[in-house]
Amino acid sequence: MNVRDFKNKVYGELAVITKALANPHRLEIIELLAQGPSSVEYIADETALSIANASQHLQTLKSARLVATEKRGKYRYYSLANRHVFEVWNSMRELGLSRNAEVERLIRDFRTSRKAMESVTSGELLNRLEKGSAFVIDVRPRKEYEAGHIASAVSVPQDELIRKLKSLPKDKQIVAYCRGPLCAMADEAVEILQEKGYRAARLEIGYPEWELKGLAVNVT
Amino acid sequence: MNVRDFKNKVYGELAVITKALANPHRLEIIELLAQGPSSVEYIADETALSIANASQHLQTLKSARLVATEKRGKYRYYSLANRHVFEVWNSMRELGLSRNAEVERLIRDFRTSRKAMESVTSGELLNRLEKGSAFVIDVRPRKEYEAGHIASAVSVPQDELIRKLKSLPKDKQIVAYCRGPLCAMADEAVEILQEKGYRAARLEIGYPEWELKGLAVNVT
DNA sequence: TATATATTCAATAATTATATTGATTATTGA
DNA sequence: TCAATAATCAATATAATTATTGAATATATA
Repeated sequence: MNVRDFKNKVYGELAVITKALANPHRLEIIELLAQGPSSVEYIADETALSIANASQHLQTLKSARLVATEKRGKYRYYSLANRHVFEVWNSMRELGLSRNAEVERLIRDFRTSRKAMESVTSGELLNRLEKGSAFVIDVRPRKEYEAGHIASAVSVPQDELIRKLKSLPKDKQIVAYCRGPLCAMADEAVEILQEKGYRAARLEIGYPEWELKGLAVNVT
Repeated sequence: MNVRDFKNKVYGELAVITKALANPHRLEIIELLAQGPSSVEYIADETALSIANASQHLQTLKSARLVATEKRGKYRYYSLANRHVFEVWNSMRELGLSRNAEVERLIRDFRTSRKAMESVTSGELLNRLEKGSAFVIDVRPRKEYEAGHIASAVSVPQDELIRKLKSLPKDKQIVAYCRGPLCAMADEAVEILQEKGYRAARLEIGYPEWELKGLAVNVT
């Protein structure tokens, strides 16, 4: 084999991966799967895709070996093939934020319209947890919390927040986190909490980024 | 704006980037540009594309803001927009090697057919340079060496290797490097050197990875 | 100013990707 | 066994991507 054929084959194989990533729905699916294994139905619901279309996208990801599947009963659970997949998504998102003012603007507008300004870094959160001055809540859907969450975090899904307000301490800062830097669930929770007189802030990152840093988690 | 519209816009913007990456030629161009700024003609030559086609791919990359251009005289020089672009390529390549046995096999076959087995890590090279037991050669085309190279490396482009043999020490290990882990130029140089009785090995990584690690370089 | 060179542009045909629809398969539980 | 559910498959129309060709636009140099 000559050098050109070799290069064509190598870059061709790598492009199989980038082609699998080259779709907004599939990016959203990857971020969702970073929260933990999910059924097709759950993925379709969360991403607002039809079942058939979600299935088709999942198979595109599968044939590029970016996701793995496991069948349990009637359900087929999809998950990220390995840590590298999330790392690519992570650096991709960083690149997007660095090069695309539009994305930054979208996020800023969406967030500031919700008044939730303060965001806490993972280092700051660890300090405050040590001092006992912070209380961490996970505002993702319960299924995602159950698949894995920050150690010491309590599950308070968005739609249960109002009902669970009384269980939250007023003498500590409530730190809410969700799926990642692009996810708005934590911002929405912080907005509600602040309105109700709680001290609240969002965690800058989400569960998968926390886990990637090797920080303390509970998984099932 | 509701949450779904927000998500559609954010993932849509990020997919602009992944779509720009979703082509084997554009991946090859990115790896080439990681060596330093290049003219369209140089890129077309190195990637075996027609000028018009290379130009078209470069504009795809440009409209996704992955590359920047600068015009000097008759030539337009393209370069990577920032460090994040190379980082994405880097983690993409890692993912490819982890998930795609085909890529690994291709590289292994291509290399072992050239008998060049030993590869040296950057840490090992630094040690040997300190002890004075290694001599580093950069086997990329001279233009790429001139744009930036490992500190203390000497330029010995592939096609000049035979002619320059006499200038290489026999009492040190010759460590050859090129564009990166996928690049075969260093393997070919090592093969020739070993045949001629030199102790030689390739550096595991290439110039851009060395530079990303923050190790010593000379740039113009 | 004329000419050669570097690059881009515009048009096109061939290929590939996507969402939708309805049918099919596999599994559970009544 | 039969109905309900979860997921995939197959077919299709629409849209997007790609390589090629030849023309057009700059820029440098004679």
